[in-house]
This record gives sequence, structure tokens and C-alpha cells, in this order.
Amino acid sequence: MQKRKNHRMTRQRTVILEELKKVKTHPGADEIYAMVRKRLPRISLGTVYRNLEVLSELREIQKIGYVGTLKRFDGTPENHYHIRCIKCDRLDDALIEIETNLENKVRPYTNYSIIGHRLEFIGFCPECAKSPQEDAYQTEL
Amino acid sequence: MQKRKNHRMTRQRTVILEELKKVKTHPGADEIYAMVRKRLPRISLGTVYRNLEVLSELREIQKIGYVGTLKRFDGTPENHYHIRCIKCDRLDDALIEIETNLENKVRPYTNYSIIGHRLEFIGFCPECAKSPQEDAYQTEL
DNA sequence: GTACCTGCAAAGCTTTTGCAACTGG
DNA sequence: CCAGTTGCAAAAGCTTTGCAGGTAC
Repeated sequence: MQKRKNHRMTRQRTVILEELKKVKTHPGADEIYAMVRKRLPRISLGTVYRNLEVLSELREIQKIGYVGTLKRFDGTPENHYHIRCIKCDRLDDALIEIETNLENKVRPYTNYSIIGHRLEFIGFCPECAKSPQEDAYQTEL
Repeated sequence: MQKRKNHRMTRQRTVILEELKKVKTHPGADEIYAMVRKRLPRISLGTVYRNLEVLSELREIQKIGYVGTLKRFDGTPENHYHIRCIKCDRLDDALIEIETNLENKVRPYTNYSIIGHRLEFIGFCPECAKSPQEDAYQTEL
């Protein structure tokens, strides 16, 4: 049985949490680092990574996993879907309800024991939709 | 407009494609490298990466993007859903139909122009379901 | 007081890339 | 022939980690 640590609320942890809650898009560690650094100039990247990990254990935030090339985090701990821009990798929330029946649909066809699902919509964000999409003969959805 | 290269079918490319088509799970580059190396011992990892990229441009395979910590590829170019083991990161196909109406559901709620979606089920694979799941107080779905 | 946390820097892991030699069509 | 490809090795990009000094409780 994994032993739970007694976590403390340090200044760094508090600020990271606050900054992450402020934004609606879902930044990677480097962006969070930049945001937090405005208030705590001496914080280190390692601390940011460690705290994001701890905060998600505490269920204060949600670890989204890799999106694009970066691990992402979400200030909203409740489960929800996302929309990703295929061009700039921006990630936003999708404001529709969770479709739990999807899991029931797949159960008869698999020998995995299903405990959840992730749904990500893909498209062009308002910014990227403006400019012509010549090069995007997208190979990855 | 992006210029298309004239791709050649080299021995390396052929073998990579064949090996990838053989398996139902979706290996990362390192695993593919290991598989291919049995037939072409002198191939390099760089070649594997470059060919996976080329093959997905050619629509012979599908680039899945990051799953777990690795980029994954899929020998089946047709779109379909996946199931990932939360414990060992194994990835299998989910044999249910694509739900295109999901995209219509989200359109009214976003200013992205939606072009697709990815759905990934999460659970324990048959292997990992056997052993007790003590430590998995999972923070990431 | 002490378990937990921090900054720093080094290490780690996966993927990408420069280059000179090679080769498919 | 020659654009495209390969093996090798180095570089790049992001994340994790060891350590010694600090700090929340």
C-alpha cells in the first residue's frame, strides 16, 4: 500500500495553484513556470514539476498527460473534454457533458476492465483558422 | 504549398511497414526498432523515426501521437478508437464505430473549427487486471 | 525537531538532425 | 545520374532526480 505523505502548503505550491486556476487554456510546465516566475522570480523549474505532480495527487488540479509534445495540466479537477488546435497545440475545454454510455458501448468488445475515457476534439483555434492551412495535410488526428 | 517528395521503397521502409502491420498493439519507436532489428540488424533508430514519419505521410500507417510517454504508431491507417492500460501503457484497438455526431454536439459550444476527434478508453489490460491495484490511486485519466 | 520542500545542476529519456556515403528508379 | 535515404553520432527538448540547505507545522 502506497504511503501518503503529509503535504504542506508552501508559498511556491500556493502560487502555482493560483496561477493555474487563473487560465482557461492548459499550459505546459514551461508556461506555468513563466507565469509563476513573475511572482516568485527565484522559483525553479524542478519545483514547478514537482508541485504539479503533488497538486494532482491532492486532486487540486488534473494531470492531462501528453498533448502535443508537452505534459499538460488543468486547473479544473473535474473531468471534462478538451479541444486541441492542430496547428498551434492550444488546448481548451469542451463544454459538453461527459458521455458515460460510451464506456458501456465498448465493454462487450474488450477484455480490458474499463475505468474511464478521454475525448479530445481536434480543429483549428480561432487564431489559426484565420490563416490559410496550406501545409496542414494532417497526418495525425 | 508544401512540396511532396518522391518517396522510394527501400528495404528498411518495407520491413518497418511489414512489422508494424503484424502487431495489433501500437508500439513506440523503440519497440519497432527492436522488431525490425531482427531482420535488419544494422538499421539505426534514426531511420526508424524517419520512416515512421514518411509512412504516415504516405497514409500507409497512422501517427497516433503521444500516448503515455511515447509517440505511437498504428499499422491501420483507418481511423478508430483505442484502449490504453493505465498500468502498463499497452494500447489496443477499440472495436466500436466512430461517433461522428460527437463533433456536431460540440460545435455550438466552441469557436474552434472542428475537424475530428480522438477517443481513448482507459482501463486495466487483462494482464494488469490480475494483480492487485494498490498503488493506482490514479491521478490521470 | 523533523519530515517535507526548495534551488541548482546534472542526469535521463525520447526524438530530431547534420553529415558523408550510398542507392533506387 | 541524383534526389532521396541511410548509419552514425551529436544535439535538442522536456522531465526527473540527487543533494545540501531551508521551512512549515
